[in-house]
Amino acid sequence: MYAFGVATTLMLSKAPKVISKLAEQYKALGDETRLGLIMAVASGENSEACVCDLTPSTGLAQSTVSHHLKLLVDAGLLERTQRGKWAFYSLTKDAKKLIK
Amino acid sequence: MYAFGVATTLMLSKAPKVISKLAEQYKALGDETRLGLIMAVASGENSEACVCDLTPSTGLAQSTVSHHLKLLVDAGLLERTQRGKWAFYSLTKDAKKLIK
DNA sequence: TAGTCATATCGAAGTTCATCGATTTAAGGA
DNA sequence: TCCTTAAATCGATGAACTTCGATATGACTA
Repeated sequence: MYAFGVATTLMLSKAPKVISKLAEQYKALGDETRLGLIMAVASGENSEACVCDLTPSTGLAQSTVSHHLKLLVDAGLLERTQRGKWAFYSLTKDAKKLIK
Repeated sequence: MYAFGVATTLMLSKAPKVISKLAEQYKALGDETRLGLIMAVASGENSEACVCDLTPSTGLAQSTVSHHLKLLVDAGLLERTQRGKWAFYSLTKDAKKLIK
């Protein structure tokens, strides 16, 4: 049952570029702060959240949270939208696939 | 469709210990060398492989490969079995779940 | 029991990463 | 236009990570 899924994913993943991108995405998720951010975004209204909401729960500086969010966007796991003064972040398809 | 899966996973993942373990596993996968090793193991006979088979394809020193394999074992993604002189590594349930 | 082969461990070197405070940019409101 | 608020960028610092060569361990073999 797993065998098929694993084998398929792995075969599709052989291409160096794909491996490289996948590793980047796993690396982005491989940090408690960023995993927490992703989860917070996923559990927010409409599966999105703004930095002002996300920062307090982390206990980290605003600049640090902003840095992590950029990393997640660069990895293709979050999308950024500006609405008024606020920046809203939401999950991409890749993020939904990976977190499953 | 995704919503349910994501929400469920996220809710179950709230516990700090679970987040911490998950992040460790993603971090372990978030390195091209280790992701390559996991894939090599998964695509080997019986979904297992020994260090002697894994080392050449990486182009890295044997000690480095051994180090990465230990990291993957510590993260709960690989299992190690000694058979004669050789150490065989195979995927754990967690690894199959994550790589899907 | 020596010797050899496979793997693990150790210590060091260079690189990347997480974090911060200070500053800058951008959007709205008075 | 000036001020405020939200978020991003910058530069620095200390910690963590990857990698290596050298050495140690552990299992079979002559």
